[in-house]
Amino acid sequence: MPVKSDDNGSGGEIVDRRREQMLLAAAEIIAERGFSETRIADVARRVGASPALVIYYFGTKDDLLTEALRYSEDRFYVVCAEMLASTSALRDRLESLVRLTCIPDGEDQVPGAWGLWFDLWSQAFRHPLVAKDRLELERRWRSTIEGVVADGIRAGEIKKIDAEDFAVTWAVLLDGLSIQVALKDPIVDSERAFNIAMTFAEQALDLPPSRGAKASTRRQRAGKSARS
Amino acid sequence: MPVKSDDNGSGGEIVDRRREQMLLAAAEIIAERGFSETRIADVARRVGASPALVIYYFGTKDDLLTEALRYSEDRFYVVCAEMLASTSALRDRLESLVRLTCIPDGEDQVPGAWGLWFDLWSQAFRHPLVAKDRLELERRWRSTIEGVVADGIRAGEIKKIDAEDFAVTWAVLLDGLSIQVALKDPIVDSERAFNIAMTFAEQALDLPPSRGAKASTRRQRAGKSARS
DNA sequence: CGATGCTGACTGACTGTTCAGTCTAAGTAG
DNA sequence: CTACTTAGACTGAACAGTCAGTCAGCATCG
Repeated sequence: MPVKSDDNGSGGEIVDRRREQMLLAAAEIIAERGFSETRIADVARRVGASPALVIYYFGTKDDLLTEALRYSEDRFYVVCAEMLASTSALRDRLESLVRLTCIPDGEDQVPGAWGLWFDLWSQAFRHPLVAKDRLELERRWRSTIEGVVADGIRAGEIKKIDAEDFAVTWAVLLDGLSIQVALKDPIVDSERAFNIAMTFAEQALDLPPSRGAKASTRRQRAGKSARS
Repeated sequence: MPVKSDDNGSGGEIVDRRREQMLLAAAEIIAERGFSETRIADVARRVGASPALVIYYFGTKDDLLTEALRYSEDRFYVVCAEMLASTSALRDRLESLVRLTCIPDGEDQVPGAWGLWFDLWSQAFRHPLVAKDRLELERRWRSTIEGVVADGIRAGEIKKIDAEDFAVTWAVLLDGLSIQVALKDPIVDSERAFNIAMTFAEQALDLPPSRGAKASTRRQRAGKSARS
């Protein structure tokens, strides 16, 4: 057996690399074909190893897939944190978050990551352990939004509002939007999703409209909202 | 072979009943165990028949499951239409729609129907044929919301607004809320989901607050969601 | 040498699907 | 009314493919 997940400094060098390769490959394949259509043989082939090795590392197909889900959650969160670190302007940050969830494939993430969410939800619905992970992810996600808003308030960009309430509602809205975009709904494409999300944020936070927009047109056709 | 789906008056009586039994059973099991964990043997057992008979009727496991998905979509829509027919007051109707999506198991529907949504999305993401069905369902769903709002405008209950835009956004919001409720998120339980949905509707439609609430206590315990 | 990383060949269980044929009810002829 | 036919609903048993997981052993390296 390989070193479980001990990060003993010198030990599992190759092991850790292999593990990550496999997790990434598994995540990709889950996203493409779906959780239950993912075969260990596929994962093995993609990392150029034998199926036996995958079992050697993870012991069980289920462990592999579950960890792969966790892995991509973490990935998502890391990318998210990086994006937020690159600017401190409230509007830019909000736009980053929307882009992260509603625009096709930032290259940083696991490609086709949407399929992953569907499977994550599906698994979480039926398996308490996955549910716990998902909950933790959601918690972090909301905290992130809440933090961004709180920063905005602290910086005086917007007036004080209930950040928790906004975070919860907005997170839910983004989930819904991402579904439509992922499923290539012709009515709600990524551009419209972006506009819906930002329009909601503008109204809920009383955020001045984007620099591009004229000052007086706030409630205009607030939805279809040409933000451009 | 059984009569395909001819409804020739005298012919496939038993056939139709059997088919529906099987579709319902399949839908239930999909909701419980998940799409790909559904075995034809399970479906057969639940209707008290042999696995061979299920194949005899549907030809293929995939056909059965796909049709089962369609079947439950239709069911949902029918229940929805019935609910709306029972009242014409805008607020009541909106509340009905929210209840339909965000409150655990109306007995009319396929029980545990949440799991079904996840699998529907998952399948739609990867199989164009399912995607087409899902799109049609979404279209009807939005039209329904739009119709309700349009009725409200026509009846003078609210002022004129962009009904299509509201329908799209609200539908997305409801999707997001239903996910949280389905996954038993402790933060967004069905009560809070209900409040979020109705609060959004009130603001977007400029709908007077519910009769139950005293005029000044709008922020009461509306699910932590005082919107101001 | 011993530990570690790794594999090919195998197996055992599962499950969708086929098929040959049974049972029942209705029709039809004698 | 009886005997024979037919067709549709249905099934048990077998088949065939797929795959997760096992195992005995090979190679490499310190």
